[in-house]
Amino acid sequence: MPTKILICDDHLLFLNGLAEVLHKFGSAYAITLFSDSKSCYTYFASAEVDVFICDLNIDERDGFELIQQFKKFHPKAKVIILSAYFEEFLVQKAARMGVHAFLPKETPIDELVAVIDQTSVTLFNAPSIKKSTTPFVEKDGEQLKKFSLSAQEKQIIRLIIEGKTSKEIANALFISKSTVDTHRKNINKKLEISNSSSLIKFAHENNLFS
Amino acid sequence: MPTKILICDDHLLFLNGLAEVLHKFGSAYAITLFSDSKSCYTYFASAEVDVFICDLNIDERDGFELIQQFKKFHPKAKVIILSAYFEEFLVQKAARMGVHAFLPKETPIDELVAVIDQTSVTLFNAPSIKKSTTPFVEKDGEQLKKFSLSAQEKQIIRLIIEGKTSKEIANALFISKSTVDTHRKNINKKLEISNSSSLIKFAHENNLFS
DNA sequence: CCCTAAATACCTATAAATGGGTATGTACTT
DNA sequence: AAGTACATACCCATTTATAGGTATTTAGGG
Repeated sequence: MPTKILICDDHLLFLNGLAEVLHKFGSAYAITLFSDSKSCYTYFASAEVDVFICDLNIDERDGFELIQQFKKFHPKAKVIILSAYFEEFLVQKAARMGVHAFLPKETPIDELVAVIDQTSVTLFNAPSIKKSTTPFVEKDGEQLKKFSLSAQEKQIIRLIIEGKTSKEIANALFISKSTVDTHRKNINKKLEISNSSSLIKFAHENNLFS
Repeated sequence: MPTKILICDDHLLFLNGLAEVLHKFGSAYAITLFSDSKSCYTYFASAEVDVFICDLNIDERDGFELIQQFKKFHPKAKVIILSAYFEEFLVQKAARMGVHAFLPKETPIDELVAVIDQTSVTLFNAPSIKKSTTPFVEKDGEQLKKFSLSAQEKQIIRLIIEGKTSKEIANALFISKSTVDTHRKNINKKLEISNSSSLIKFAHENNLFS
């Protein structure tokens, strides 16, 4: 029977192109495509999937959430992240989630096909994968805890990035400026930084928002 | 004779996928692919090209430069930018350069094929293109002049983006903190902003550094 | 030689951000 | 019931940034 592949990516050209390529290269694939996370979610809640290929930025939502949902329905399926960004933190997060491979979008096709076809787990050791500078085995929890930002904290970071002052953020969120100050204080502590420029730098480097 | 299409994008999967899709959808295309700007440059300096499809971020270099070089050899060819980013300033710059279309990577295939096949110029009016809020026709020069930052000012912006404080910048550049303050003041005046977050936002949107 | 752009540097004052506390209520978990 | 995470909000003090001036020097163009 054919390998059932589910692909989700909001770049339509990429999505269709990838499907075409896989049809040509792969032996026997049954490929299903989605360009938005909602319909993708509906699908994998009901259908069988062997391999789930997924971007990390689907219609401005977090790809990790989608993967988490996916794994509830298909715990044994192979999950491959195809991301344009290759940040250390993202890779580590993927590893923690039990994702099978984290491939950059520059990956050659035959390599992707190899990862799909392999039955053994190929965790992040594909030939052309970029090597990370920091050791991969993290002091679990520590790394995670440090960067675990709450929803409200993320919201405030978003508004800071947009150029808003604390006063403006307070008005926008209907909370006191004191509260915004507290959140900013906590954010800076968590990320070990001391000014908003560094915060924005961090957000970009770790791809907090697209 | 077939339409000679040259595509340059450093995302291999996207590149190959796009080629496959075009082969399927398009009537008669002769497609050449490059994943790095250097070999791409060598190619279009010697071969015929009807349509040049190009990303804006090829191996960390500026896609506009590549396009500028391309147009020297093929002034009559059609240039289509396929970018993941859709910033107003990028679109305006593309328009100034005489690019025929600026399409987001979410563009449906048939739409892209239509843009390729059309003989008339289809400048930025593809059906699903995002509308910009600011009027497209700029007061030429004014826009440019307003943003004309001196070398030192740009240098200081770079350091701000890196998260450095004025004191740190002063030490790094061997000038007084007062001078840094003056530069920051002038920068904010020129860009009509009032905090460094907005400055960073501006730098990113206008691709000051990349 | 005059004019301008650019870099340098200061004064003054206000606004904003940062960092140290403490505190309360709510919601969720164990 | 106790513990934890989170959002809320204030106190305090210090640092940093912003914005208005003015001023000098250097380099280059007309």
